[in-house]
Amino acid sequence: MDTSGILRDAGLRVTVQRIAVLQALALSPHSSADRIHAAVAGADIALPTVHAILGDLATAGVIRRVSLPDADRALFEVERGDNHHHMQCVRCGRLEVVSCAVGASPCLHPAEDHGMRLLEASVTYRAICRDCDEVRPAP
Amino acid sequence: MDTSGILRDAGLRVTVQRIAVLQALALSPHSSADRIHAAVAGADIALPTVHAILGDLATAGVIRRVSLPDADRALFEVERGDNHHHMQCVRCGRLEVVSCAVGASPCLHPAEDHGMRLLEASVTYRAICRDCDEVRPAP
DNA sequence: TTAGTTGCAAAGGCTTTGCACGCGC
DNA sequence: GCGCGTGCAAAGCCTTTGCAACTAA
Repeated sequence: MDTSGILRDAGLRVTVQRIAVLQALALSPHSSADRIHAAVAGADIALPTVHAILGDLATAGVIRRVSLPDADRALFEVERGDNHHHMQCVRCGRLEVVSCAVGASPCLHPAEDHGMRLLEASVTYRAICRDCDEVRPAP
Repeated sequence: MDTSGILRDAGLRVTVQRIAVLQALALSPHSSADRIHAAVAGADIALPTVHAILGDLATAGVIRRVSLPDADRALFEVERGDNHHHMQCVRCGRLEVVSCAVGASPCLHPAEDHGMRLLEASVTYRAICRDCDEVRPAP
């Protein structure tokens, strides 16, 4: 599916700005708003507009807002519907994509539901990458 | 263990401000910095100091910074070492604690490790609470 | 045509910084 | 007494808001 089609199917108007943002995000996932803004600088889009677009796309379910510990700003990625998760180095912040956990995953089926209807479970792995571990091994 | 002992064991100096913050956090978990600031208002602590204290406590591992989707500010909770998770209503933001079915951390094992050493897996359940679902059922 | 989008500037809100004072050890 | 911790004010930074101009449908 091309970028325009994605927007149209989501009920959003097709604009050059939205296309640019979506393509920039597809090119480099887990980007922040200002990084996307820099990536589409050629398209002459204002930073507040990037935020507006990201909000619209997230609401429409086209992209997904990723919230990570130790992240001061929101990151975004194109929604791929594969229910993947994230592994991040607590030292350097390096971020990797992890497929859904294999085997028995009791944690993904909570013992209590607190009267709430479960929609989705997202997992964040905190880890230390090899480079950072060589510099100073973690406990 | 009393509050002073926790601080001492963490290698932190015992001050009335840190005790106040820690007790406020124990009393009402998942508080934001300004909420804690309000709770300890009687102790005459400045908001920047609350941030400094929370940062120190988090670095020392006494408390834990909880990052949630749709949360514009950081929440904190006392580290209990029970590797619990969180379930949040995507509508009203109501937050519940979910026990981890597995005792050991990490409770989940990713399919790939990307050359990183795993420290911890945290799960966030996105859900809809009964009240919000009655107002407008989610898909 | 017209309703949704964008641009721009400004404001908003949480968090961090810098330095002087104060207090735990 | 020494050095860490705190208070205060100011700055920083990301994000949101408001309104006029524009453009996709």
